[in-house]
Amino acid sequence: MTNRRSNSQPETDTGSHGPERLSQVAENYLLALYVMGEEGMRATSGQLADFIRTIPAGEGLGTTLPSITGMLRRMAREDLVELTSTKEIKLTPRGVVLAEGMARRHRLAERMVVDLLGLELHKAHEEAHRLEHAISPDLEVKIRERLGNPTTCPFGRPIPGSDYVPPPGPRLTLKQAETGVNYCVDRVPEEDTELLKFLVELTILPDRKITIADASPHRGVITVRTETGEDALGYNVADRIWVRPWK
Amino acid sequence: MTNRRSNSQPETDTGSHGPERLSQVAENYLLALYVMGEEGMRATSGQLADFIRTIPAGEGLGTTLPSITGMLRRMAREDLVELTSTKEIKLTPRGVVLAEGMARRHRLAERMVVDLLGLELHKAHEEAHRLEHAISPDLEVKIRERLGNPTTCPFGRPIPGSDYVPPPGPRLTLKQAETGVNYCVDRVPEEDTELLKFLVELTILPDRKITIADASPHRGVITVRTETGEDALGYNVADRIWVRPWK
DNA sequence: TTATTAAGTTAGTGCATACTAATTATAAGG
DNA sequence: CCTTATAATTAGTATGCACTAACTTAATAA
Repeated sequence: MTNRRSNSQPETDTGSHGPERLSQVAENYLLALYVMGEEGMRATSGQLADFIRTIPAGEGLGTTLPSITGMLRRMAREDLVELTSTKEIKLTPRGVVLAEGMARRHRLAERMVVDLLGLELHKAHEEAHRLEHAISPDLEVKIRERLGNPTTCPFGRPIPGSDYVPPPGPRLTLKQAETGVNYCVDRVPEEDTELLKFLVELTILPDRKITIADASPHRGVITVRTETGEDALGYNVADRIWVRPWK
Repeated sequence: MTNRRSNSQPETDTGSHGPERLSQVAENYLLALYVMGEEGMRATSGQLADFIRTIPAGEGLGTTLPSITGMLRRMAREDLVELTSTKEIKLTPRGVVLAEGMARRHRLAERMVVDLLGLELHKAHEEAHRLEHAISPDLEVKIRERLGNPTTCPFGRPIPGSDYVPPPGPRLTLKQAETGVNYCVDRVPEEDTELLKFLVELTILPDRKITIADASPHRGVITVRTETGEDALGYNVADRIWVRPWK
């Protein structure tokens, strides 16, 4: 009776795969797989383990390979995922639908806690990871309305089902961006709390202007300028910040 | 992997009973026991079973006596409850603290979904029963601030830790109220969805004015008048609506 | 006071989810 | 092609929480 928040649910239903509610653990897996898909990552058990480890609300549990294997087996049984012959994990059509729902609620929750409740941005992701499991369809509608049908989460990711249209022009990471050109921040990573405090400080946030003042590949450092100031970023961090042409 | 949302959490901690997070099931029990205490009900396993059956978010699970017994045993082990010799279930000091937290989050959540998100009142209780488990201390503070430090939930119950002061004067149920006298609604039941739709219709809601137009004990019917109109209530219902003197 | 009934507990089971340890399969390098 | 390192699965175990069936205890009625 401690930190752990897992879930047991003796199978009682008929076997029809209706739009029933899943366990929180399964919901977490779905969202993880969905986001990994968005990022173009190959989803293997190991990758999934790494990814789930970044979910703070999960309290770091369920991250050993055997746990993953077992969970995926159950999810495959429930027609949520498919284990391809090449060890790759794919969402089934049913899995995609449910995963989209999770991403939708997660990102709406992020918007809600930030825009409506004034929570600090760096806490939004973790908070939303708890809330996403607790939002009913009815409430989801209310939240969406209250927020004015947002199309992205505060970190720049699209909200599935919204009328989000990908901005025109190429999308690249800060690492690939050219020096001296004005860019518009498209997305920032959402799970790294400390990094986020820094990004907020420098207003490296979706829809803000950013320019590379100087890039030193040999040193692995990029200096960026924003409305708020100028500071240095490592290449690994720069590679996780997406930008698009300004205007 | 259906409706069931129970919880398994292999005990891993040191045994110190810190302010850690409990399982959702334990949290539900704590809240149930707390509310039963508020209502002055004797909390036995059976009573608790009945009460838990009224929690919609629980999806009707965990309501058999053996489930209750088992859960209480685990909670006793965690120093949350104490099983007195007279079959009565009492919260331990630690249990009271955690239960107050649950009630606080539950009622803040009710206020939030109604006042901030515009959810229909009759859906608030169920919605809050999911959200209460997903609200962190940080978020709780934000919600409270955003709501302007409310002292009661939308059904009239006090929010623990707020600066609620019981209104002066006697508190009685509508059943005990006198005909022709103006009363102020103090509390209404929160879990009966259909009843709530009716109460909203007639504005039998906390802080609204209500008068007994006619009472017919023999027929078991009370006719009440509000700002919105006049209608009849059964004695069983009238007994669950608390009022206090008007002004 | 004893027989009956209601209330609560124990026994026994099942499933979800977690872990560690041991095994297998896969990929990389010689 | 075969060895080795890494990745993934299987085996085996533990805990939470749910249930039914059987038993015990307490309250009530005869």
